[in-house]
Amino acid sequence: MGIFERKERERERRKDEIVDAARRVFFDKGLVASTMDEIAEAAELSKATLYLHFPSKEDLYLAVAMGGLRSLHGRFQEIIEQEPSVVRALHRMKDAYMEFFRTQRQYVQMFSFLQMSQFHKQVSDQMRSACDTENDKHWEAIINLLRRGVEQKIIRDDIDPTEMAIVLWSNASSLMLRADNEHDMWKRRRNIDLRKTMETSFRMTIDALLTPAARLEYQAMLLAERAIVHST
Amino acid sequence: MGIFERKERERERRKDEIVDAARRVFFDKGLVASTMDEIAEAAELSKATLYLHFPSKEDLYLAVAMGGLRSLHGRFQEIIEQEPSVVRALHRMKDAYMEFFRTQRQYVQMFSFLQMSQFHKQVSDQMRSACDTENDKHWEAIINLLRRGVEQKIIRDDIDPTEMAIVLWSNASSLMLRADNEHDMWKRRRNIDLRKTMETSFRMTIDALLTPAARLEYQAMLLAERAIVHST
Amino acid sequence: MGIFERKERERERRKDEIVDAARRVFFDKGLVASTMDEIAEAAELSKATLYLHFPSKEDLYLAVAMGGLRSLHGRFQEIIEQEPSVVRALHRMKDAYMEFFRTQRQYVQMFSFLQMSQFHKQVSDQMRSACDTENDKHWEAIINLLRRGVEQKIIRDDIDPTEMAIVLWSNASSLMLRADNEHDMWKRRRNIDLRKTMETSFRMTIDALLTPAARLEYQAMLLAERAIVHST
Amino acid sequence: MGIFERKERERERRKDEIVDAARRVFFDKGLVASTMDEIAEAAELSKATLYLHFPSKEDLYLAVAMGGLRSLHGRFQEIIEQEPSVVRALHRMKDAYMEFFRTQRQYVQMFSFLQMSQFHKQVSDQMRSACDTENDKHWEAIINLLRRGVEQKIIRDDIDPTEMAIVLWSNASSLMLRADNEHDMWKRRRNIDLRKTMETSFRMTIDALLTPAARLEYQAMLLAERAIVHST
DNA sequence: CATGAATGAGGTTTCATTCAT
DNA sequence: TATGAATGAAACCTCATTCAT
Repeated sequence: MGIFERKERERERRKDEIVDAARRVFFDKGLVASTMDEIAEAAELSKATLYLHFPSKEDLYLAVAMGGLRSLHGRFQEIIEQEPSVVRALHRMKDAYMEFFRTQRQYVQMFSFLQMSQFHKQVSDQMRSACDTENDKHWEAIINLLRRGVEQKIIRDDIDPTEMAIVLWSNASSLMLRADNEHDMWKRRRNIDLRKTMETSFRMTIDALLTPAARLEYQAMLLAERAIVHST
Repeated sequence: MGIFERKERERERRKDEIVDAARRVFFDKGLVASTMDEIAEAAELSKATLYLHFPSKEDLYLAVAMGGLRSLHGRFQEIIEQEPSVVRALHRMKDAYMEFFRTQRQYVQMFSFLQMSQFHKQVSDQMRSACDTENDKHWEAIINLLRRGVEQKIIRDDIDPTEMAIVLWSNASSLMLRADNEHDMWKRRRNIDLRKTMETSFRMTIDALLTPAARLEYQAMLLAERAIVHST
Repeated sequence: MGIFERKERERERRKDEIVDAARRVFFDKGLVASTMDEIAEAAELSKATLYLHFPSKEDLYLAVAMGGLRSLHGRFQEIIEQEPSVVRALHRMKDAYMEFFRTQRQYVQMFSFLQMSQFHKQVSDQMRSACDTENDKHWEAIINLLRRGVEQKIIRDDIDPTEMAIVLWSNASSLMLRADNEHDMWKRRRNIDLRKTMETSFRMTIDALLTPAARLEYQAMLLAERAIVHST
Repeated sequence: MGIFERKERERERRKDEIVDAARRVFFDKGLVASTMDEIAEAAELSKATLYLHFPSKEDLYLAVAMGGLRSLHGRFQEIIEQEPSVVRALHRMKDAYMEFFRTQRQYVQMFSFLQMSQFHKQVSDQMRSACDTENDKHWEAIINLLRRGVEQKIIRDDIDPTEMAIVLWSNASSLMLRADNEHDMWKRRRNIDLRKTMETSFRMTIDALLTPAARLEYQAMLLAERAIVHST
């Protein structure tokens, strides 16, 4: 009775090993410059075996990216479930996102690939729908959080929460991507630290979503936080 | 003395023809799926001839993209120069951007490619610096506009205008890109019209940059505009 | 003592099942286009299991072919043993061969593969020697028949019976193969029925082997046969 | 005006170079064991270039084989055109064929591949029809020779010349192929020299095609020839 | 300058065969 | 013995880029 399950588990483990190896290579060289031969070598498997588990390089890339997505979304999920205050939840999500950027920055490039319809065309239906499902879950969670905020009079009620979620997430991601690509350039040319700009952007967006009352609470929270940091 | 100039002019015309052909192909299929063979055929030239004028496919792609950039930036420049009111200028820039999206939407994909460092590595130094110059001009113009706003107490003075410019432009572009890629999906699944969300996002960002006083002026302006539209 | 025999019998049965499945696939698609996957599926076994019984695809192909060889040779053996007249025996062997062509035509292609030294190199020693033994038996039978004919002054004595056997068999087989491959082409282009040409060729070769006296007898026999056919 | 012609000639020369290299490799290892990489190396070209000129390994194989065919057919054509005596022409064709076997024996294997319908399916339509045309010319020449013989009462008139041609050629080829594959085996096991058997077979077939009168002439010719050989 | 041909690289695919369980 | 997975090899295919004329 367990034999099928064991086989299944082993198959999954093998897929995970491949994804791990692929991540190392993709992180290092990006989608285009990475070759299936390199990935096979990194995974200590033959190229044919890669194709046994993933129908194309693009599918494998998406599988790696989804690993990152799941990890990030999981973190968000935790925060949303644990944090009763909507304002604090948004704030902690920002921190989580920035932490993610600090530690696993390379995923950010990948995420921006996922959005391109050009890329999506080259991916198997199965993978695409797995990706869609994952994204749906993510959007649902954020939208629900914002709805909760609206109910609690913390989030303004004149904008559709779904639209808010899109704006919130898009603004955050776009700064993230820019920070990944242009950090050095801005530092060099105009002495701008894009990490700090990311913070600024986050706060501006959150600020824009809050009701005037909640905005005050948020400012207070930020001041308190800064005080703690300073006293350390 | 005229011979060199004529040669030069002819050379430029030839380059333009190639860029035109490349635009048609890239618009249709994107960077990866387009081949130099197709572009050569569209330009009614041999593939090798393309390489006489552009050192790589990526350079050619960038040349096409810069055509779009210049056209968009030119429009912005006009508005900034002509419009004395900073608020109105921002508003009209939003309209210009949305108009650009309506009429030359395919450039949006291209612009997002330009940002990727992966892409930049494959481009000639010459092209890259031409692109940087163009971008610099653009950033300078926006930053100056915001500085003017700060001086006129229209734009808040607690955020560095450069950072503001980055946030403004990033937020706008990210919604633009999402609208290009996911418009149908959001319409289908959650009945969201991303064009409208683009407007929302723009307004939220501008709102967040304004001083409280200017914000009221902006709201009034929007109401007035809506009134005009309704009375038509 | 019976356990080993039973195991042995079961093993043989399994091999036969595989050969049966392989025959269906090889008949349908030929050696090159048939895959071990297809054969495994036809046999309702895993591909690896095929290799437990046959060391290579070529060996399996040869095993199938030898089934056909044995069946054809068996028929020849019967005729040689039963038919006292050498002329009649040759004639009936021709009929048997043509009957074989009518009913199991696909073997003809296979037989022609066996001859190629290219093919033989890829076959296990064991299989090759089994094949050689089978062939030897076949040649021996035909040579003996011809020797009997020489003794009876029916077959000319100025040519070595072994050489005669080779010529006889080669001529027959070559027409057979051509009929298999080019039947439609000859019918279409020059309105030639290769089946009839096969008969012609057979008769010419037999004619050439007979002594003048036997040749007359052979003609008479053919006329008689035709008369029987006509009166039916 | 000559530019197109020159390009065309160069293209043909390049194709010929590839065919030459392919011949060396195919002669050495046969169709299956030869790889496109080996051929590319032998031709001192890249594999991609091979595919620029020939759509598949099989097409290239056929191109090589057709080189042999053309050379052999050309020799036959010469003989048919130069030799007024049909009997002598057949005899000299036999000699030419045996000479071809002695000097370019490896083609014989290739020719036998061409006949297989299995093989033909893998070849481009263009190549197949080129091959058909070549073969047609060959058959036409032989059939015409036999018709001339019938008119001159040298070839029996009770068999359709087309059928005769098929039988003649099939018999010759089948012995040729056997001599190529099994020469050593027959020598070893039964002390048969298949070269001699080839001669025997040829003579038997020609004998069978001649009218009784011509057969006497043929025997005389053979005796005379042998006398000349002996006196040397 | 323009071009046809060549090429190196690598993705994709297919398979016979082998391995680990 | 039986099998699912792995694998090495090679055909196939596409392309950006370069070369020779």
